Amino acid sequence: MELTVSEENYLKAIYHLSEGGKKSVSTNDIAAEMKNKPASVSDMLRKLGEKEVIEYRKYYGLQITETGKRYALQTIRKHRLWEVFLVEKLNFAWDEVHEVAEQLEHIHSPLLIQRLDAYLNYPKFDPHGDPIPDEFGDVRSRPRVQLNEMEVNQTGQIVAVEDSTPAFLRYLDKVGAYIGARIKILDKVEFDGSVEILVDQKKTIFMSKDVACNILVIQS
Amino acid sequence: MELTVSEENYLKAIYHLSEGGKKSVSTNDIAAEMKNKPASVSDMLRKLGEKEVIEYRKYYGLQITETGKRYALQTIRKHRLWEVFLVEKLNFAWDEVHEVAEQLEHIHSPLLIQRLDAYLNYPKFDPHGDPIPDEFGDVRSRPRVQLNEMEVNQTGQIVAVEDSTPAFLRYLDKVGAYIGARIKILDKVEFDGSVEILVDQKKTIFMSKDVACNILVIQS
DNA sequence: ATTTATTTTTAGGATTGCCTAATATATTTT
DNA sequence: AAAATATATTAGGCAATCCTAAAAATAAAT
Repeated sequence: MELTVSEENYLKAIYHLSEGGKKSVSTNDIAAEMKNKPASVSDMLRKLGEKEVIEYRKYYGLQITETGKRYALQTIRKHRLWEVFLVEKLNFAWDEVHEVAEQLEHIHSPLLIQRLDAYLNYPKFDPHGDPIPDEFGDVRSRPRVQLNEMEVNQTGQIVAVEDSTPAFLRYLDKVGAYIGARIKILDKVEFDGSVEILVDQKKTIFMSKDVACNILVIQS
Repeated sequence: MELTVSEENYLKAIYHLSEGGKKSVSTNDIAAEMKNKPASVSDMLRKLGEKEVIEYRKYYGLQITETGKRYALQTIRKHRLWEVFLVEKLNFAWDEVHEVAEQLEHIHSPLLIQRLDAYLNYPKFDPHGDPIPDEFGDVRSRPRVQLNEMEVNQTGQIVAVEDSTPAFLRYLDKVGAYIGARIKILDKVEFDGSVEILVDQKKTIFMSKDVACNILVIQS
């Protein structure tokens, strides 16, 4: 079955919202994500339901099906492979690639993606550190490491914290070490294990080992 | 002004038909080229006329404008650059690239094309030997050479003949050396200047120097 | 529990791009 | 030049995808 560009985009949005940890995905959420109106979303949900890539009961909610996940992951795979191409081969900056990859991800050609994958040497992560699903839709997440285990000059993205007490989160917020931040280890003090890190290529912050070992990072 | 994918395709078809040496381009010609119905073409011609990429007088005919040419050449440029990419970087065979390039040519991103061009080392010809317009739409055609001037292992495409007497054309037809054929020089006899060539990667033919010097080839 | 507010869906409309069938124009034949 | 043929255009319809406005369902508040 062939999905239209629009259907692919909706399905991708639904997949991301589903994985985003939220219990259920609302029509309004999707509308916000897709930057169009809830009425249009209702239309599309009915269609996606008919195509059985989601299970949809109106006024109640929806769930992405296994088939739907496969389609979504296929699109995500293409998006991320193209991002790698743009950054590694065409020297795009990692924040310039999204819009173009949004277009490239809809090119239909299994052979193209297979060859592109090989050409890029089967990358497992895109320039943002997000994992690239394989051709069967399997995602092997990179193991998350504690920030204090990283070495000087290594880079990564903060993905979670091990201590989620309000006090700790407030502290992180204050220093600017939010979930999703891209970081680089600038210096590490052997004596007490404290580290100096660069956040989003702008802000430098210091933190003790006690703090660092509660921050989980995916390296890139 | 942004053209839709469909408009870009029509304009490309119109450009090709215009350049194809025909005095005027008919609605039916376009319909045949685009594989849809004349009625749809009329619709589109009106729209392209309003956008001033063609000059259109109904029941009379049409002419592509300078603006229209620029758009068409831009699309052709993208198509051919992607073909080079597919063949040179992703190891596509030269006859597998068309369908994918048809899709890729509609990606909108000046930066992407600029970078791709640089990455491919500013190629001047696509894998079929067709010239790639530069970013201003200028096409520099490769000089045509007589077949007998080519060396062993060089490849090219037959584009014209210098002797167009019926006898000569009948002969070419018989041996299978038609206009558009892709050829490769397999062997060259120094003594009499006769050559052995491979046509379309299938058929081997021999020809005397007298014949070869009347065949014009664009090298690739 | 009834009212109020929010969320979601339906109804109906616009645009793009295609179609078929009918009509209009141009060309060719006699 | 009139009739026959070929070509081109319009009229009206259909599907996709968006929209606004109105209606329906659900959730929240008193």
